[in-house]
Amino acid sequence: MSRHPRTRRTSRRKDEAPEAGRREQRKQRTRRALMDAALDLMQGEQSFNSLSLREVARNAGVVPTAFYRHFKDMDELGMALVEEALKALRQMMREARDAPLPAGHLIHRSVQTYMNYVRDNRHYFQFLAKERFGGSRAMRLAIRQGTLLFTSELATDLARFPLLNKLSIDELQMMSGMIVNMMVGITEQMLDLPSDDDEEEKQLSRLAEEQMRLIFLGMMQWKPRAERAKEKAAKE
Amino acid sequence: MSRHPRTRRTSRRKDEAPEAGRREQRKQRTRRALMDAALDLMQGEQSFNSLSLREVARNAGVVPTAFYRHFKDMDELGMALVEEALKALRQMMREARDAPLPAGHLIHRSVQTYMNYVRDNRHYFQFLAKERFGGSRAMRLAIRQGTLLFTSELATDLARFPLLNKLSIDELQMMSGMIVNMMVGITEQMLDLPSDDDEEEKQLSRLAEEQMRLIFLGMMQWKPRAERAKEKAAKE
DNA sequence: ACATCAAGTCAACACTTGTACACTAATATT
DNA sequence: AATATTAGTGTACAAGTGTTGACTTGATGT
Repeated sequence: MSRHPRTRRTSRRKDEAPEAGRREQRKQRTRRALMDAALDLMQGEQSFNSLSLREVARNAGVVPTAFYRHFKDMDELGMALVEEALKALRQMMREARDAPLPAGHLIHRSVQTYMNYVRDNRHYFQFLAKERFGGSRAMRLAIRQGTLLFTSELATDLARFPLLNKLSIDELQMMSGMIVNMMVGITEQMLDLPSDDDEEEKQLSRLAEEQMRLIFLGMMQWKPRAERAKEKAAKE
Repeated sequence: MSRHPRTRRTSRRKDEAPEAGRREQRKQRTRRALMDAALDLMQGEQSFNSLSLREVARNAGVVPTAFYRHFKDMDELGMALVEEALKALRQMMREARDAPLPAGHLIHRSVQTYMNYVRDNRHYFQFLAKERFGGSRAMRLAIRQGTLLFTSELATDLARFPLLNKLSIDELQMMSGMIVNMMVGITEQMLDLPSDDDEEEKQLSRLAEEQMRLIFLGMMQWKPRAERAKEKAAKE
């Protein structure tokens, strides 16, 4: 094995990932093109499994058979999209968590940043909304798992609130489940709005805030089953 | 115009609708077959707009061109299915309303009857869940409008509760919106269960009841914006 | 410099698709 | 009894589908 002193393009000292190599670069580019094409086509009336391989390839400016160099299936493309969309979501959450929490108007701010994020990533959310129930079983499961993880993280965040520290883990989990569910509903309504209707959108965020507030009110009044049973017994 | 004394099959005195005429009868039967075929095919992985006209016809035991005697389009079939599914939903609500409300365990009972209904009409709910976001714009709008109507009716029902009679119409509307949204979430989870998993299902209904209870708690603590503003002012 | 590799092209295949048109036969109408 | 209507059949066609295999051609490894 003769090591050539000349630095080779592809030689990566340890884990120097970003250096891509022209070939790999190109490959990633058309891979992106394929995924974007699929997302684009889904902005209209189509659902993922009504897309055809050829249609996607055509829309990506590539011949149908080239598709196979990247995915063995449309299903595989689908799963890749799910993962990417979920990854984006996770990242949003991470950023939101790292940002210094402003004290006042907490609900307002949270809702606002979330909705901004949705607006900026319309493709992904449109895709997720459609495939949450339309897609293959594998897709649905992946999406459900993703939102479940999201929910758990939200629960641990909520646990830090002094007002809620009396609640058990299960209860917190249940409640963040409600919040997530409610936000999913809001998101879906938002996606059906024309993408520039500011007035409607504001109204929607007001709705989200009120519903969030109502959930919090409920949480603070919450009494676990055991306690309620005791009260009932005392009454008699 | 010679009136034959012989009672003709098709003569209907005034509005005797149920007497159908053999031809019309047969027609309605294959119409049903087509709609059922579509619903059946959607029990699996397929979404509505991934169904082909031929596939539906084949599954209904009829030649493709016969389809056109009933619907001009797959879209038309789709809309017929939406309307039917929504009609079924409305009927459930009507029955629930007419039944004498049992005093105790109200939440428990309501959730139970709803979930039974979902189990018995799995086809429809599966269809609605998938098309709520996957379908054409027309479908989505129809479904949304249906659930909106549902929500309004629920709101007027809630208005009759003595505990909630302080709330304005808007507030009631908002809250029944939450309830409906939450139940949609529960329904979707239920549909992803294997259709005979009693244990999981019980757990799900428990979840639904708790979430419902939490919403009610929130509702009872609710103070409209105006009032909150006043309190805040008083504080200073 | 040269041999290897692999992303993308091209042509061809066996099928499925939506729809048009002419038809059959049972039912309704007169 | 004669006629008109119409749900469903059969055939046909152009267009689109997924997948195959052999190919070009530029980047890569030596």
